[in-house]
Amino acid sequence: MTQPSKPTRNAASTRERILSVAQHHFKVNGYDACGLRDIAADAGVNVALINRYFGSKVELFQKAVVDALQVDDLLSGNKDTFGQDIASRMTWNDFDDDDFDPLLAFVKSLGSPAVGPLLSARLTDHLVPAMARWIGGKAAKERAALILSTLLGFDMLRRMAKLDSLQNGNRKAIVALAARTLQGYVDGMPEQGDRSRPAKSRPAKR
Amino acid sequence: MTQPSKPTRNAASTRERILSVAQHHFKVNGYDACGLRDIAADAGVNVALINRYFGSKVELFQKAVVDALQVDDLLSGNKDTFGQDIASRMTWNDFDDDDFDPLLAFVKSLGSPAVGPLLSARLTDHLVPAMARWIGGKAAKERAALILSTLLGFDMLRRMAKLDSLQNGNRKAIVALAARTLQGYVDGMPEQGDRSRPAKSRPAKR
DNA sequence: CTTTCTAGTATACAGCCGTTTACATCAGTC
DNA sequence: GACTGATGTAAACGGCTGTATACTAGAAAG
Repeated sequence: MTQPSKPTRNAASTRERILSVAQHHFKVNGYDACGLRDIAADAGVNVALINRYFGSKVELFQKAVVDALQVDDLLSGNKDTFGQDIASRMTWNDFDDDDFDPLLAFVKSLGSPAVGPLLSARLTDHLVPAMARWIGGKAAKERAALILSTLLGFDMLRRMAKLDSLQNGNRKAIVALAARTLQGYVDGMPEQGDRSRPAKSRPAKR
Repeated sequence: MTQPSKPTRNAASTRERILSVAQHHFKVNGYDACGLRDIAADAGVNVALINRYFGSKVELFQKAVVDALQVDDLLSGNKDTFGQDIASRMTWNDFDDDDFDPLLAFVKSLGSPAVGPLLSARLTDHLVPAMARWIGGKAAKERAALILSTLLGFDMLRRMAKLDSLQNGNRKAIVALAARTLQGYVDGMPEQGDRSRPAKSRPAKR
């Protein structure tokens, strides 16, 4: 939380410290419910300094959260194992540490009228296009959006709502089901013939 | 928004009016970002009356949103067509009307430390169990949670973030993909023996 | 008409919010 | 060693927040 190192009068490192503390606060409380004074106190700094370095609370949020949102690390793997890979990763349960998670800050702050539009724009302009470009194929943007909605919806229930079934529940089952969903979005459209009852005769596959 | 009818000194109807206005405000702005004075003004009523009738802002939220959250209307159809039915319904684009949508209020307010726990509890105690009971089978709670996460994640990106790809995009494709996902969760686990882990059967490996 | 209960209002309280202005203090340079 | 610009602080501003108290007005009952 509060970095121990506070070098004497180093603007750059102070800026970094503020940014890091802000990321933590935004992730925990969301934009609306966290105050600049709390951030400043945790960063061991006066409130006025935040506005001096970042201009306003919204701009601080922009630098701390919005600009940090990216999907590159999701797209570094193999397309054929995407579902399994991501499903495994999103069920890791080491998430109560202090690591900054922009995705969680995203979900926590999207409801705020002040910064919701910024987050929407980031989604529209960067995240969805980047993922769509990576998966390619027909209706790529729609499929990319569905992938992101899956990840965000899962995080929302698992980490924000702390839903038991998604935390201490049957992890193996969750991974298998989510993997099938995600891989389905990557692979593309369901074929026409198998659409109504996928599980009875055979699983809906390509 | 503001009901035109304002009968003289009718406590019950005033209470109703406050509740309805509050639902609208919570849906639009989320819990943190809407003030009691705005609600009171829209309801044509003094602020103090809200606290008189509901006790506090949190209790107002409880009555207006939390208690209204239920999944019964999702569970009235046929289990074999659940995916298609719900996927069609969640892509209706008549959502900018004034109808109260507790799901949207849920997503907008889950981030708030003040009422987030209430919403989590509602999820854990009512929504997930109700849906789990309905779908039945192995890992029912996990599958129910995944269904809800799908719906909420979709709403979050489509209606809150107003993501283009999920609004004006290829609706047919979205419905088909989402239907497959949802039906997959209802029908149950991917089977172990075959291509349930989609990527393994493909030539590409790590 | 008067009493009585309730619906509704007016107003103040204490506290927090983001932001701004004015001032202090340190690091480095001539 | 004094100057100077950058770094940080103190304090206040105006406005908003949820909430509590004291009051008014209407309607029904005696």
